[in-house]
Amino acid sequence: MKYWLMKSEPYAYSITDLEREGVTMWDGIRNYEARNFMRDRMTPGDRALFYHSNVKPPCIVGEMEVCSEPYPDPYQFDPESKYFDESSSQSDPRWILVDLKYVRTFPHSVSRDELKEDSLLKDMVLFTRNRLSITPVTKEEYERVLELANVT
DNA sequence: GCCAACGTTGGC
DNA sequence: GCCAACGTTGGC
Repeated sequence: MKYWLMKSEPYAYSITDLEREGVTMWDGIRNYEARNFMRDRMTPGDRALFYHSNVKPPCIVGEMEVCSEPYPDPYQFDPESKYFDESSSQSDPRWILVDLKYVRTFPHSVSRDELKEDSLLKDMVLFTRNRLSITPVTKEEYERVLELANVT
């Protein structure tokens, strides 16, 4: 099992939305490195931290689980969508995503500052890779986040 | 709201 | 293939 951190702006899609819906397509990723993680590295059963970005304070709010094989993001083919990509084709789709399933909302959200101040978490890829919206997390980091989140 | 970081685009 | 211009992300 592998571990990930995935960012979303909560006014676009939040952990509350995911709790209500149960499962979501992680659509709209238009960065090749983030796409490659979903396409080449994620497998069903992987765990992911849900990170609320662009809010005060930015923080990890919960946990989800990869629950599909990779497949094409349908919005790349939809001319009405902001994620439409005219240079992508059905036969050779450019943008690939996975489904994520709700696991839980943390009793305590772990803020970016708390992560930064923790000796085990201060070197997370989150901090070394500016703006990358999907980043790998080590097992040790993941378990430490659960501790800070008061998950028993 | 500002702006630094940084990925992408396109002219040459 | 270089790199300036441009657009986006996302912390502050």
